[in-house]
Amino acid sequence: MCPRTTSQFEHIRKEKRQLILDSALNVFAKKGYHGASIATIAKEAGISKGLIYNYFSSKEAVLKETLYTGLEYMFEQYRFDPDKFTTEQFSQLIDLTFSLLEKDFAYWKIYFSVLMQAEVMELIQDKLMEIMIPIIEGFSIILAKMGYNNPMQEARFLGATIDGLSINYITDPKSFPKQYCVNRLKSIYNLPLK
Amino acid sequence: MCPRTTSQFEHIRKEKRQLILDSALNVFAKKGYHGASIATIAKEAGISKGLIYNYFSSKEAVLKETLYTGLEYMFEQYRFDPDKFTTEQFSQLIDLTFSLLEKDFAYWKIYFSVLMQAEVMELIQDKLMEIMIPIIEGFSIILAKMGYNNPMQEARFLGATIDGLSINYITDPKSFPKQYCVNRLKSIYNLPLK
Amino acid sequence: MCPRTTSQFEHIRKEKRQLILDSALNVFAKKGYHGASIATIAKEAGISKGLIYNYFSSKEAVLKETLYTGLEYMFEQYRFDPDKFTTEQFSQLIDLTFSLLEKDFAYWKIYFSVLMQAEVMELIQDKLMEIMIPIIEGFSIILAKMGYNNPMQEARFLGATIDGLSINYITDPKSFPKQYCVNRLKSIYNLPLK
Amino acid sequence: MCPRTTSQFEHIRKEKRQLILDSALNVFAKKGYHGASIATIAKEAGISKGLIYNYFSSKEAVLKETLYTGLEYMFEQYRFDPDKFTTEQFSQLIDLTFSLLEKDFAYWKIYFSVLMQAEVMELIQDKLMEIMIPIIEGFSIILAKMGYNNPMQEARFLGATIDGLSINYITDPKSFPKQYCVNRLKSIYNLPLK
DNA sequence: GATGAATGAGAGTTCATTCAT
DNA sequence: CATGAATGAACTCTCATTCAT
Repeated sequence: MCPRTTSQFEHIRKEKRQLILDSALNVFAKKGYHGASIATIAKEAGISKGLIYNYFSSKEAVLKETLYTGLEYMFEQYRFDPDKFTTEQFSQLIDLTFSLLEKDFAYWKIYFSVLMQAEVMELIQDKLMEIMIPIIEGFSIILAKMGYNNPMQEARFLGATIDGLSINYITDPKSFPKQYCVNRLKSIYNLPLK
Repeated sequence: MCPRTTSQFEHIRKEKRQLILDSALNVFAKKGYHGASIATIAKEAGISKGLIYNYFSSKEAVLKETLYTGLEYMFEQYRFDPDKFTTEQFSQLIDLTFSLLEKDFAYWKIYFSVLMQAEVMELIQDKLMEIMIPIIEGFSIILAKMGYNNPMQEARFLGATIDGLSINYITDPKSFPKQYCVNRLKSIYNLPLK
Repeated sequence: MCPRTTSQFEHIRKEKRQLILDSALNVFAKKGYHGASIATIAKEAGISKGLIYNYFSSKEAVLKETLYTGLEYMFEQYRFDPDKFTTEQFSQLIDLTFSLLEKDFAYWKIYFSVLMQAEVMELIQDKLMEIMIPIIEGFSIILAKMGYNNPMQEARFLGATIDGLSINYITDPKSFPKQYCVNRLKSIYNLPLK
Repeated sequence: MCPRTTSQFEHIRKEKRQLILDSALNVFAKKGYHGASIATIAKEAGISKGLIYNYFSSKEAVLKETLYTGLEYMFEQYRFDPDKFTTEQFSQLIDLTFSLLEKDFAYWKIYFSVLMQAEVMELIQDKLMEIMIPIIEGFSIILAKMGYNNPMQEARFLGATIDGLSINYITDPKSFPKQYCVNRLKSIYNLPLK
């Protein structure tokens, strides 16, 4: 019963590919990149080690793809039009950030873990820039409208602050005062609370 | 011939021990804990793998010692008396943070890298808490005096923000607008600029 | 092509596992536990070092399994009912001992080698006791019936004597007067010669 | 104060050499040959690792010498004249064996441990034969006088039995019924009990 | 497409041995 | 004679990757 019709192939490939990425994300988040073994990822996915190499060229490629997928998803979520700006929208973007953190906890855990390792960082540097720059620029447009004299620098300050809050939340989700910090951040920018 | 005197041996041990710690710091910063191998650290130090085990009991011990040394140094620097508080002092603490980041760049790189890896984090959790808690509490006393209603939560917000700025600076020291961010942070707390 | 069937894999695993145990036994017998390296065992088996860890969790596990297999086999052979005792049976047990020594020479070599190394001994202590105690006790029942006043002590004397003869045979199988010693031992207990 | 007069050298060398051998014996007995490290032996002797190589060419040489020394001592003790034979003497030889076991417990522990390892055995094979053969032959002369038809084979039986009792005593000195076994052995040869 | 047995490079670690002092 | 820092080979073990089926 091994052979299949060609028509089924593509569907199977796509599903299995995603299954591997999902499993990889879970294992990476739990054990970190070096701690996660291909064997463990395969077991998590319920498939054989060999099959992973049918879909990805290496463990590194699995990580890269995992991170890419997440980045693209984030990019989708953050799509906003800075020209039709309202402070309401700004406020929602901050809320969005923290709801994404909560929703895709595993992803952000491995994302931040990997962020700090120079050699792994290089793997995704380009993609990351491609995605972050428009977001930062979008914020800078908004901040310009809000009257900041150095909107690009202010955007980086804002980004860095969000990073800091995110990392602290990810590292210690139970005791980190998320709601307080969200409101505090909004108050700094005179944004309406939800 | 006669054997070396005890003091000669002590001198050698002290110097070599520091050489190993310095080399380890560099390699850890470049590759992360798991990515750094004892072989690489040895090569960086220009010694044999085996010699490292003459000075440290394991790779883990090398990391611990590396981080401990830095944490203790930081602790020394941050020693402040929250009861004799002035906004001037608060301002200086923020400056101190960024000047330490600049001065011990490699150290902070591995520090933040390690901070994100749960399983590595466990190794230094206790020491870290021992050092961080008094600092956070010190800040919370200051923030209470400044009139914040939730000083402990505000202290965590402040800490997280400093983390975020630090990580962004460490990741991209060339283009990160450090001075702008320092001033911005001070302005949030109505501190005097330098 | 299609993957191997489960039964094919099972067959491979069973055969290779035995191959490793056999090779390990030979190398252990020649070099002792500490002197035998996984590399040597792998070379003896004509496989890679790594593969051994596909079948056994550690070198210790290989030794344990090697010895366990032998002990269980011995236990099977020595199964006797001391209540239905005849001197004929006693005589046969002595013969059995020496025919086992001859048949599984390599096994007994490592067995006695390991017996003497306290720290290795601990690995199999429990299993060994589980098997030896009933045998010693069986003998003591027989010896009681034969009229010995201290049957348990006599059983230990008998056991020790058998050990001594066995070790001398194993150490120097060519010139040790096995047949003479078997008969001599039987004569001590007034057993019928074969 | 480093240089010494030449006259002192020889005395120091002899004493230190013996100190190393004694320490080595203790460590070997406790940990076995492979488990004992030069570092541990040096520490036990209160000297430096390097110094051991001033007296012995290798770890193997230390073991060899340790065993040699013991064998020679044993040889001294067992010196007897088979031509002036009495059963009283025979009986005393058996007693001697067990009192030596007790007196030099550490030595016999490493001796028997090493006895079973083919490759280590080769180191002392020659010396051992040189010493054992006269003893075995001495016994065979005695046994011939006692009327045994195959005195040489009987001597080997006796030797093997003594080995077995010895090993059992060494392995488990607390619960082994030494006295019973000594008497039992004597009874087999119709020797006077002490 | 799918399996897992098999490989081999490299990891951390130990330790007999050397050698400058 | 004596030291212990230093080496390097060998150890056990792991794991990304390959490949016959």
